Amino acid sequence: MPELPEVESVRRQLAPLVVGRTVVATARDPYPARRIGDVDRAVGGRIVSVGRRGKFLLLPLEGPRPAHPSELVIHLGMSGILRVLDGDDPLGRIGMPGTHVRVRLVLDDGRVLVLRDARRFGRLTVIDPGDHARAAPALATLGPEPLTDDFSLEGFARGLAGSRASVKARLLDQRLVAGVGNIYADESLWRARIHPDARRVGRERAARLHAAVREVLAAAVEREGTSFRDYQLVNGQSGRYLTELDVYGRAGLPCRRCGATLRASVVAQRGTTHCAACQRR
DNA sequence: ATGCCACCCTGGGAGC
DNA sequence: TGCTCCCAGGGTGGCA
Repeated sequence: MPELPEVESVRRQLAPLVVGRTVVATARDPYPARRIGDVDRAVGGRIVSVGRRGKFLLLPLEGPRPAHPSELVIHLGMSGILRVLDGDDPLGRIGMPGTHVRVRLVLDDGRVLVLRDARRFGRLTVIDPGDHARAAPALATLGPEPLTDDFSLEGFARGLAGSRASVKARLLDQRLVAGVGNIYADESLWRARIHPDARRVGRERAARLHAAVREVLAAAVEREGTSFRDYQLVNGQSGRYLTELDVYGRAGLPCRRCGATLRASVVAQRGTTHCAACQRR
């Protein structure tokens, strides 16, 4: 499940492979327009850079026509994988089954940027630069980047105090902070010793959680993300944060801090693992 | 406006 | 072995 660390790791590998390249052709599966749209508009566009906001990849394009820039927006959903393959292997047989390939962008160096997405939760579209609401409503209302100075304790604490939803729901809501998904929400709450279903988070706990989110995400970026199921890097390798996880996927195992048995539950409609002994409401 | 929940989609694991 | 059932989850839209 690609969250900020996974998407950032993909971004870092993708950039040197595609920046400066021009899209010369596209191919796509039949797909609901709300998930994959306007792919052909990328043809003739030159990729200027590979950026990221939250879990979204943003690739500004110069062109396709002079003075008509555009922007390629990609969300990996649950199972999205990006690869850059040699042109003589357009179906992606090398290191990746040809099945579930949804979109191909043929580049001017003969290689092909491929989006594979078994569960079809991903998105890929081309828009006017900055017209983010058109790509995805969530992209237009995204909160601050947690690993930058934009993510202030003041704003975070105020946002938590002004809501009666569970703290986990607030972490997953991309408007308070961008890029946190189910894995890193659970990890951050464990580190901050806060119960996922806590509904009143005061200043002191907000400060702990603010720091925990940053520490967990930074450590996961360092390990190039968590490969729990589908996620893999552009080079086909796995992220190495899996063995660092303290709670996600460890229900029934002992808490690494206090030894109590970690509990599975459902919070904010998501599978949740926490330590009932050291995470307080 | 806010919070909650069904829905989308399919591979894979559990259970029989 | 082979079948069916159910779960995983980010974002969206509809509801109270």
